[in-house]
Formats: sequence, C-alpha cells, structure tokens
Amino acid sequence: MTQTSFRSGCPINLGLEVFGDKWTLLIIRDMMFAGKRHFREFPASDEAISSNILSDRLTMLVSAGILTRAGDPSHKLKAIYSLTEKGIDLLPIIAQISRWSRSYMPVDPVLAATGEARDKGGPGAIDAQMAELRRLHLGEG
Amino acid sequence: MTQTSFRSGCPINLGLEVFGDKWTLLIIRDMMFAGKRHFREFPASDEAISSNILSDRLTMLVSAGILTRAGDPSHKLKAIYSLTEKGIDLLPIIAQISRWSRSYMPVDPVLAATGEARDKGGPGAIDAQMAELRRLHLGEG
DNA sequence: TCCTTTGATTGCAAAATGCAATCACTTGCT
DNA sequence: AGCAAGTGATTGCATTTTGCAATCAAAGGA
Repeated sequence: MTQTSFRSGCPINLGLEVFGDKWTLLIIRDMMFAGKRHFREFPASDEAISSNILSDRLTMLVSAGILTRAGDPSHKLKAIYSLTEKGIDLLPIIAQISRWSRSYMPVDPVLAATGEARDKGGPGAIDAQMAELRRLHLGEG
Repeated sequence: MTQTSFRSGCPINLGLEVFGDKWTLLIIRDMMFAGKRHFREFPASDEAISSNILSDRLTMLVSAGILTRAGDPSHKLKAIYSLTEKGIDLLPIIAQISRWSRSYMPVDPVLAATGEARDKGGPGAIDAQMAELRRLHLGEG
C-alpha cells in the first residue's frame, strides 16, 4: 500500500497535489534562477523558509521524481540536489505565474526584470533556459 | 492598515501567496471549464470541497480582485460569481499545469482530453477560450 | 583539540484543514 | 397560509500543517 490516493485524476488537481502550496515552487525557483543546490542555501532567500519545511519539501520532491539527491564527493555531509527533466519542465508554469504577477501584483521591479527579459525573448527564451538547466543538472546523468 | 504584508516582492512568490494552495485554482478551473457560477455547484466536483473552505476562498478571491460577486436578480439568496480579467488571465497558468500533469502524472484520460485539444490548437486556442470567458463573465461589465 | 559547517530533527504554539451539523432566509408548491 | 426544498454560508471540533527557535550527530578545518 505505497500508493498515494489522489483526490481526482484531473490534471489541474494532480499538479496541485504535488506543488500546490506556498513553498514548493519557491524551492524550484531558487534552484532554477539562483543556482541553489545545497540545503543551507535556501533559507537565505527573502521568504526565509524554515529548515523543517525545507527538509520536508526536499524529501517530497525527491520522492516525486522532481529532484534527485546526491552526495558531494568532496564533503560527506554535503548533499547536492539536482532537477530532473520533470522538474525542469516546471519552468513554463513558473514563467506563467511570473507573467501573471507582473501584470496584477505589486512586484519588486528588480526581481521582475528577469521575467520581463524572458517574456521579451519569446518561447525561445524558455527553451534556452531549459536547455541550460539540463546541461547543469542532467550533465552526466 | 489594510495593507497585506507579503513575504517578498518576487513575482513567483506573490502569485503563490494568492493561489498557492490546493483549492483556489480548482475553483477557477470549475468556473472556466464547467461553467460553475453558484456556491452549491462547486462541492459537486470530484475533489469535494467543503463549504467552509469554499466560502473562505470565494471571499478571498473577491477581495483579491479575481472574482466578483453579484446577486441573482431572480433569487434574492442566490449569488453569481464572475471572473474578472485578472481571473481570466489565470488560464495560461492552468493550461501549463495541465500540460505538466499530462506529461508526468497519472491523469484520467477523459479529463485530459480537453487539455490535449487545447494544446493541439496552439496559443490561439487559449486566446479563444479567454475571449469566450470574457464574453460570459464580463459581458455587461 | 576545538570550532565551524553540514543536512537535518525536535518541541511546541498557532494556524489551516476536513467533516458534519446547523443557520437564516427565500422560493415554490399546494 | 403553510411547509418542504433550496440558497449561501457559519459553527464546533478533531486532525493536520505551519512557523519558529533550539538542538542534533557527523564531518571538516584549524
């Protein structure tokens, strides 16, 4: 009985059951845009995630197949988190959330700049960033 | 002091602070794809939202400017919820969540069909559905 | 040896969720 | 007029999740 029971088979619902909370996509954001790969890097963001929630979400994301966890060869206590293709493919969702917020919410202009540049670049800009993420995170499989 | 204090001015975060939970986007989904406009229609969905949470989210969505609430002229107790432009503009986010789930989650094929058709129609299909939602929800302002 | 860094875990208060029952009011039917 | 059904919620209460600070064991660096 290791089967998770979902509330429904609706695609919208299934996505929300995985990342429908206030923290999960911020972790993905930090990995994608700030290059964070180590546990202790995440609480440094403005939203200041606490370590218990961070630990919970990282474990969930690994078990969901969105991240992988590997040991750092140089430091035995250090873990390196990487995006999988499933994780990298969250970028279009994040880009749309960014676009929506830049239209309707009081965003910080400095933080909005990266999203504006991406929009200006068209669909090709997202594809390019996804290709770069594949290089960084799936480099040697 | 009616100002909500956000965790940060990051566009991703600001979106999550509004709809980053397991229910809000399902309500929007039901309005967009099932044409639901009345309180008692929502709990009929597979996920079976309970009335206290539904009430809380509808109030929040109205105060966030994503929905409007109007009385039904024929029934004094009946309320009609409508999407605003800000709400209609959530469709591209929902479409991306749908696309991601159809790639990576065990979606119900019947429920996935509408998303597949939308993808097959390209960006024009989303624009067309948004135009139709404007007609239905913003018809007479 | 001791101090720092690492990825967490623990304890506890506060908030959110989930579920069932109930509410005040209106409508439709007879 | 009377009464059942339908309306958008609210209430009470148990469970779960969140938020915050302190702490942990293992490893590395000096």
